[in-house]
Amino acid sequence: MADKTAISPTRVENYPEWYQQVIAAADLAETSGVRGCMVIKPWGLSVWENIKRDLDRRLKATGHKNAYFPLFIPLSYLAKEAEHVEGFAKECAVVTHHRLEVGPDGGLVPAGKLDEPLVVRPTSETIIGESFARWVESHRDLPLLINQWANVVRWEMRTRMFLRTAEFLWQEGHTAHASSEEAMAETLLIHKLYAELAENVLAMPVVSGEKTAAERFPGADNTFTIEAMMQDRKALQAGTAHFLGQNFAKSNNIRFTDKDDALKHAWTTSWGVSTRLVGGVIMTHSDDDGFVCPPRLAPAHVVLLPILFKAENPALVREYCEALAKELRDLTFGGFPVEVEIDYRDISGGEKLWSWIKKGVPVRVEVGPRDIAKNSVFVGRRDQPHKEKKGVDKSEFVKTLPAVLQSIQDNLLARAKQLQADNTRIIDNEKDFVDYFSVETQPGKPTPIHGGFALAHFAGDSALEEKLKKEHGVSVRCIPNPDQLAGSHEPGKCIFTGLPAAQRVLWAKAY
RNA sequence: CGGGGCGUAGCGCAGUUUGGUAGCGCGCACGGUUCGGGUCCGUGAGGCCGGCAGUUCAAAUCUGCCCGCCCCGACCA
Repeated sequence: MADKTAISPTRVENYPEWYQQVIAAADLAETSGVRGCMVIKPWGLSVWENIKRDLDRRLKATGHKNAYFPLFIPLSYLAKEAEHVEGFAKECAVVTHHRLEVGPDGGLVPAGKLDEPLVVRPTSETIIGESFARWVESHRDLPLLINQWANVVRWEMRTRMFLRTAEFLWQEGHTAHASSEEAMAETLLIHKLYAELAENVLAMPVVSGEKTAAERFPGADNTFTIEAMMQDRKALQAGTAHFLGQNFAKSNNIRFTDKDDALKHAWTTSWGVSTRLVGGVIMTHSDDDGFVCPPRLAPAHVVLLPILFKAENPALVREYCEALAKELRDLTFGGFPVEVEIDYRDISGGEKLWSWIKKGVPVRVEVGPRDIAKNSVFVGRRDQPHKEKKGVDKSEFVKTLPAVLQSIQDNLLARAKQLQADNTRIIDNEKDFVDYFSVETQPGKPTPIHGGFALAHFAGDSALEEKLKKEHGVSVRCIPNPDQLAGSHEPGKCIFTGLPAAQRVLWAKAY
């Protein structure tokens, strides 16, 4: 009983199934009756809202403005950018009718066929481009820095909760600039901002770099990505920023009169992160007792668990909890107020305690008559074993809470960084490469385990990348930035072709 | 779109081969018991068995058609 875990199977036993169970046990989300779509429950949505809150503040601080564009995109808009359409055509949901009528067999059938079908946005470059074309006339209108928080639909063949759903929530930034340099600077600014968000807020270490041509966004000249490692050693693409060159400006006719009176096409960018990040957070930090939520994203930082049963005076325990909650709510953490829950539910103490462990609340505080007598509280941290709890003087607890939350945040990041470091290898020949990525089972490690990150020289083309992906399920996640993964930047020879390569690239199996 | 699986109580499933009054576990409600730890006992509520049609005295069970979801692949934030 002592080492029974709250989640079954464990990561070691069956990682994918463990992931599903954590989501259910923490009450984050559930599958819906709608193909590929999930219901995000309050606890799960709150994690997304906290990501959103933080990112929105960062975007506004860097001069971006929020706007909202239509869910429906006329088919003709989408068709304007050839590569773009080709990339998304297969996963578009299309609205062809605008009315339902009772059919001959009594069921409802679509009627009122639309002259032009509407595509449910898989991304909004084209419809935002249409607005941009009208908004931009002069170099004085630039840069145009717009962001939208929205839902999008991609009719994926295979879906997974949070990581890939047919409908998902995201933010998509779209900007237009007067020069290539400015647009590239914007792309890199956002790329850096995403990396900071991942590390400082999600406590999820990432490798920043550029995508190869094969992995680029359809229609982009360059794509920059942040890649995180999950506990089964697979990579998760956690955010991308695209330098679109003049491709979309040309197809959407976004032109401006420059200082020299010449009519020029603008340079545009687009970038986004989605509810996939919530899946990344779950897979990065959670353990065999359930979700572990980084304090910066926690729907509640602290849960107070009143011990009411034995109390001679339950009202006293309540008053003590309410007063403590009030003190805590006056504190701030990560720039936002501390969130406190008090659980008065009339259920057994053990069940109550475990429900919050599974939900991943960073700090649990038990308050019973004994603690009140000593003017103290009994505190457990989610980043420590659940039995490792200790009594703390109440005022000391209040005073140090923000520091405790930060220390949990730091621990989670350090732990995840360690996992990434332990599972990143330099590889110098094809045989080692293939061996490294063969799926295996190792005692004490998640099942299945997918190798990890590999750094190897590469000078092949997109066709070779495609072949490696087919044969081994491995792809180039990115060409790491100069400041990433020290030791991967010296030139060498491609392990597949023998051709000279400027630096090593990052390989992994990906979600 | 190709291959496989599954639709029976809120959830997870048995029952279908051999047609004959719809079951189990968990959860839920109520009562008691327990409780600084996911307690135990009792009572109870809840289902025209995915849909339509057929065979039959009789269909969850047999036949046909349809619908939906899940898993594996190609595709992907």
